[in-house]
Amino acid sequence: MQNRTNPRLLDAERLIQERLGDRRLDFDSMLAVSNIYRAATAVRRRAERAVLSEFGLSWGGFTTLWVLWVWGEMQTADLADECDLSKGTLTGVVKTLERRGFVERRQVESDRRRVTVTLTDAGLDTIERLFPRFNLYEGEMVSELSQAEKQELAELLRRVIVTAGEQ
Amino acid sequence: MQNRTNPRLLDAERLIQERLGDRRLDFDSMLAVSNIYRAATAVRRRAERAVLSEFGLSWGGFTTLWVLWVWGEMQTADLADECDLSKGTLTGVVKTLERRGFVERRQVESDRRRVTVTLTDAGLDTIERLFPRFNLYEGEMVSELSQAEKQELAELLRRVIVTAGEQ
DNA sequence: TATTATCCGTTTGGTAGCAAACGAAATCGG
DNA sequence: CCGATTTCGTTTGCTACCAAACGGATAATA
Repeated sequence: MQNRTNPRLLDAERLIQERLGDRRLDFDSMLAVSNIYRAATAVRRRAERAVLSEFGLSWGGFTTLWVLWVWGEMQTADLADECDLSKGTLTGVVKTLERRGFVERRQVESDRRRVTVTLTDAGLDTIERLFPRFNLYEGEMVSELSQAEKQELAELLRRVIVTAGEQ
Repeated sequence: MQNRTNPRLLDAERLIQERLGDRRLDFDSMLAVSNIYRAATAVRRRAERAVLSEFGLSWGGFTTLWVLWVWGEMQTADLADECDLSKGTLTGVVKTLERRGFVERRQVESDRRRVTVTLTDAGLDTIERLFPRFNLYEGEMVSELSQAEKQELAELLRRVIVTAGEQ
């Protein structure tokens, strides 16, 4: 294990191992899982500060705009699914986006229980300007990884997502 | 959608590439970053449902107990730092843990601005029973990865954490 | 020593997030 | 048809989370 990349992080990990040393624990799994969570937090926090705050968007709000941009008008349930949010949470996020003028709700005529959400012109304009910036930021976040390593990382995480997603 | 159709994660990714096809975007970085976030959400959600709910703990509450277990009594600021939470958030988390009887606050005599937090007997008992269970769960989450792959995943993420953590 | 500045943890005000309860609308069975 | 069930999105009640403001305590400086 080379200390080259981040001496501090590894030292902390080593200290933890010392503290828990005698117990029969699965350290490889522990470090993999906890680093997933730490990386996600760091990445999200930095995105919100460095890019999204300028547009008045949270991570969830951005995700929602992005999904609507890619997929077009969607029903609430599908949107929640695609954004990986509960439907209750999505109601709140859409409400915020609506207040900011980024999206609109529309009742479906054939089934009045259903509601679709769609980008407004302002929302479209925002995501079209924002996403290239966001994508640059994504590149920065993984700039220490080679292209092959990025793909390897994505693939390893894909397997975790599948496992964790199973009931 | 990918909750129910896990095997199609790659299909969804491919569809997105088609939709965004013409733009000059960095897809490798995009997939790496978005999978970090998706994996973290999945892992956290499953932990809370499968393990933590039984002990009346959120992810943040668990992390805090765990840190106190490993490091012993700590001052609030250090605890927040180690748990990767803002100090304001930590105040709330500790308040909840206090209400549940897992931790205690103590004022530092030599500097009355400061407060330390420590596990109660009940808190110690809880984390001692909980952590082995949690570690088993961690193993399940990455059970599709070989030991070398777990280490590789942890190392790749470590580099992302460092990059994202820099100001 | 008396101000001023800095450093603590907490509070505040806002968004986000979930599960579960809810009411309205559609569908199913008879 | 009509009552019961299912299926929608929303609401409710709770915890979590952040940034910024706050007020008390300590440190620095004059």
